[in-house]
Amino acid sequence: MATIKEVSDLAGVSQATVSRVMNGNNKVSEINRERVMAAMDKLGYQPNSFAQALATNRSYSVGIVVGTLSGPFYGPMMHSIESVLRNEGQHLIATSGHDDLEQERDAIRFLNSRRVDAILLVVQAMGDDELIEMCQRNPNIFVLNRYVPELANRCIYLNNELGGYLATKHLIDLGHTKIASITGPLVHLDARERLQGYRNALNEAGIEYDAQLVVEGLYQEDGGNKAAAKLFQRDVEFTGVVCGNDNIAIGVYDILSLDNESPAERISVVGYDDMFYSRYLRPKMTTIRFPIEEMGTIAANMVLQNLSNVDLVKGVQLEPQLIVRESSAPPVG
Amino acid sequence: MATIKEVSDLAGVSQATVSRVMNGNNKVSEINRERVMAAMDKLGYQPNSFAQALATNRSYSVGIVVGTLSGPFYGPMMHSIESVLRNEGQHLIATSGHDDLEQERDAIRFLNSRRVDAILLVVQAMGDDELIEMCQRNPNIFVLNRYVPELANRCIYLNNELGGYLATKHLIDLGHTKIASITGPLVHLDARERLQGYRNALNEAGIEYDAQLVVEGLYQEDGGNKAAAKLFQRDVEFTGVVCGNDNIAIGVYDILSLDNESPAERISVVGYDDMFYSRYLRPKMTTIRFPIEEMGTIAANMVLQNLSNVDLVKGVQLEPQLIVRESSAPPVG
DNA sequence: TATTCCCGTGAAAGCGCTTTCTCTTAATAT
DNA sequence: ATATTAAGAGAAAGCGCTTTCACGGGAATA
Repeated sequence: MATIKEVSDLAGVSQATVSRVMNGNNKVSEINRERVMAAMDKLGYQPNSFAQALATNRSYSVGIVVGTLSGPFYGPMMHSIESVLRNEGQHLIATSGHDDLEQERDAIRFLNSRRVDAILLVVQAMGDDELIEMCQRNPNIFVLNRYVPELANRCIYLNNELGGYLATKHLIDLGHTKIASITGPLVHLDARERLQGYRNALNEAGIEYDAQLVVEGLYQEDGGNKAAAKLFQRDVEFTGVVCGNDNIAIGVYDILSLDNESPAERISVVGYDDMFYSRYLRPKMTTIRFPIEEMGTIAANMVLQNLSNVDLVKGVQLEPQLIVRESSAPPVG
Repeated sequence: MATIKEVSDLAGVSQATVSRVMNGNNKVSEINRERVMAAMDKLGYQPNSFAQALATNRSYSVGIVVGTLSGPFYGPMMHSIESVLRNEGQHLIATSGHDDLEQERDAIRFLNSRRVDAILLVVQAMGDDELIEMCQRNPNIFVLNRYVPELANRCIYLNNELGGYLATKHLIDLGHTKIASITGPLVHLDARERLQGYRNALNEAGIEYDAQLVVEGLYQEDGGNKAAAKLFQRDVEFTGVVCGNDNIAIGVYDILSLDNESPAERISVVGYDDMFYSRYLRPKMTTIRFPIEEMGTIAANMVLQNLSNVDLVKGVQLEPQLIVRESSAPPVG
């Protein structure tokens, strides 16, 4: 790979001049600028970004730690982040923490040694305290999809309680009174918040909360299946289920299909997140829309803003939205 | 951020010694090693990887250009690649080309300026010639999910023809004789190959190829819907459809559902790729499994092998596999 | 014509590492 | 005891850029 020296030699100017044309510095004569451009072109010159970063102490890249690089949740998020960063000449370095504390730390360490200009954290395993300490040391860390009071202005998160409320309220409005809830793991704040929303809606409607109707499940894969099975094995009646996420709702779909039943017939189900595949399901799933792309966009813009020294960034709370499709209906009888 | 100098000062040794303990060089006395470690710890030292890269001319990172960071196809692939690289102390820098030639070039340029140790290309827009030229200049480029004869030993690809054959053969074995095919865009080699597989199976069974039964669609989103609609509007009979990918198959699901029909009742449908959500569909989709994760793993290992100078890497062709689920059944009547 | 100013330019230092080369000291062989 | 070797450590150069500073020469001002 050609270096700046080769370019400057070929163009018959100093390295400083080459550097100036690269960086759009206007204190270069037209004639020299052209010579340099020609030389660059001829050599297929690509500046070495390591050298640049070392000299400027800026890497023009931001790092992100997500749970996994695959999956319907993080993908769209990274996608929207990358889009806006790219537009501003920044780049995204993606690493995954696999929801494991050690791996999350490891990823952060890596990004630090990469001297990224900012870090976006979408982590589960790491505790609040560690997060707080980190953010205090480094003003360019942002926390996505999680709310830590002490870090209020570095958090971009969803109003999960509202979502839980909307889902439950929807069923209540349809006429349901016996409504079950399959939550995500309650160690996660968002799961607790969603559950709280469920309780709020119940409360508002004067329906008593019944612990028998609540079961805790996992967000992933067949975690939904198992939890749904557990609910159905309990000897309680219900005509609607609000789920901690779409996967869990799919678990309910599955259980129902075992009896050749379909959601919305005897039992209505409401998901949460509106993953892109929810609309491929039959019946199409009623769910709570999580504006993931928007979260990504906002995060990226926040990073950008923060970098340009406008140190006025503030945390953002996003609003979920009820999407009514076909898996919910008035109760029969 | 602390520098090596601060560490060496604090430890009372030279920078060279600090560097040595960092890199596991054994020519350091135990006592000094401990001093250095302690100093590093105390300062929370993280080596600046730019400086390291500049000095060693190695970045310990590999770049990948995919179509999009989101979506069910690239996600799992990147995931598996990252996993194996991570294990070897390498890291993944992910960029997306959005299936647009300029953006693909741009991404590659970026990765080059980042001096990644290797580049993984999963590109659609770029032509073979450009690819070939690139690979000739840079021995550390690999091409995924695409076969270019001139680049045979740098390609990791699927035997698409076999997949098309298997899908079609499956329907034939079930007793179908009137089998339609909705292909992906035929500008793509893989779509052509899959179609060829379809023809081979037909041919083998002595069924005549009928152009009326073949329609070209798009891989994305509702591309499947439109193509399916077109097929159904033609005045031809068929009892089975093999699709260019799962999305297209979903399009068929949709069309059928408009008439309150379900796949496998009157018309069997076979997908291609086995995206993770295919099993969330009802009826569960019969499809061709594309070993995406495996492709990622192999690619990553190939990169690693190539970097350790074992210049014996060879291209790999992966085999697809028929997954029979519920969307295919013997023809009625 | 003499003085000031500004613009374009190059020399050189510095960014934070690695690595070669040299030197010192201790261990081993004679 | 001396001669040889090996091990551990530091000085310094170099990686490819950016940026400060100083300089020279024409344009502008007096």
